[in-house]
Amino acid sequence: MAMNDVEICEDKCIHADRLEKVRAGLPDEDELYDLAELFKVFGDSTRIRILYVLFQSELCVCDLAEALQMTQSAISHQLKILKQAKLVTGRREGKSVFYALADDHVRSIIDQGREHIEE
Amino acid sequence: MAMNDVEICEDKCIHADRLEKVRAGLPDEDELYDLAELFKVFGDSTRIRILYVLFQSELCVCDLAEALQMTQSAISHQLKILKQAKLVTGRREGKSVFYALADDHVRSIIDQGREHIEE
DNA sequence: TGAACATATGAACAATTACTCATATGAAAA
DNA sequence: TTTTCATATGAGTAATTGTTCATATGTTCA
Repeated sequence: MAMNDVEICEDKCIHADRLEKVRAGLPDEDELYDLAELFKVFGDSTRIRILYVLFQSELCVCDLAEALQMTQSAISHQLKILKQAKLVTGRREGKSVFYALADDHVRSIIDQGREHIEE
Repeated sequence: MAMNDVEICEDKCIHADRLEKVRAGLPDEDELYDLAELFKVFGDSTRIRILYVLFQSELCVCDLAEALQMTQSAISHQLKILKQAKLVTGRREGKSVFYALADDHVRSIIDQGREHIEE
C-alpha cells in the first residue's frame, strides 16, 4: 500500500490521494457560497408557502398576506428576499403589485425536495 | 365583474376567488415545514461543501475536516445535521466513520440549484 | 486493562434572521 | 393638491444557528 493510499486515518488522519482529487473537483468558493445562499431562501416555511401559493396563481401582496394569515409587512419583506434570489417577479398594476414565479427552476427544486422527503 | 372576482385589491384587499383555489391546493402545514427544514440543511456553505466533497469520494470525518480546512468538531456537528436529514450515511470501519451521500436526490437538488444560478 | 486515536456531543458565544411596529414611497381617485 | 389605498423599508427584538472548546464515547492495539 502506497504512502498516499492509506485506508485508515494515519499521518494526521489524511487519505492524501483522495483529498487531492476532491479538492481539484470542488467548484469555486463563490459558487458554493451562492448555492448555499439560494437554498437558504428556500429554507424558510413562510417563503416556501409563498412559492406554493404562487404555483397556483399570480397574486398581489395583500392577497398573499390574507392567504397565509400574515401581516403585509412580513410578506413584503419575504417577497423582497425571493425577488433578490430571482425566484419571483413583481409586476405593478395600479396600486397593486402582482407577484409570480420567475421560472420553472423553482418548481423543479421544490419537487426534488418533496421527492426526497416522501420516501 | 362579479363581487368575488375583483381585479384590484378592494374589500380589505382580497381576490376571494383566487384565494379559495389557492388555499385548497396548499399541502399540509407539516409538509411545508419539512420542506423548509430540508432546504435549510442545504442552506449553509459548509454543508454544501461537505456534500460536494462526498460527490467525489466517500471520506472519513478527519479527511473532511482536512479537505475543508475546518475542525473535526465543526465537521462532526454538520454531519449530524446532514445525517438527520438523510442526505448522508455513516459507515463505521474500525476507528473511522466513512460518510457518503445517501441517495441521488442530493445531486439532483444541488444540480437544479446550480442551474438556477447560472443564467 | 490502559493508552492512543477517531468521532460525537453539550455548553457558550457570536452572528444571522424573521417578525413587529412605525413610517416612507407610489399610484389612483376625490 | 389632498386623501386614500397598496406596497416597501428601516430599526428593534426574540429566536435560531454555526463554530469553538472541553469532554465523552467508541474502537484498536500494546
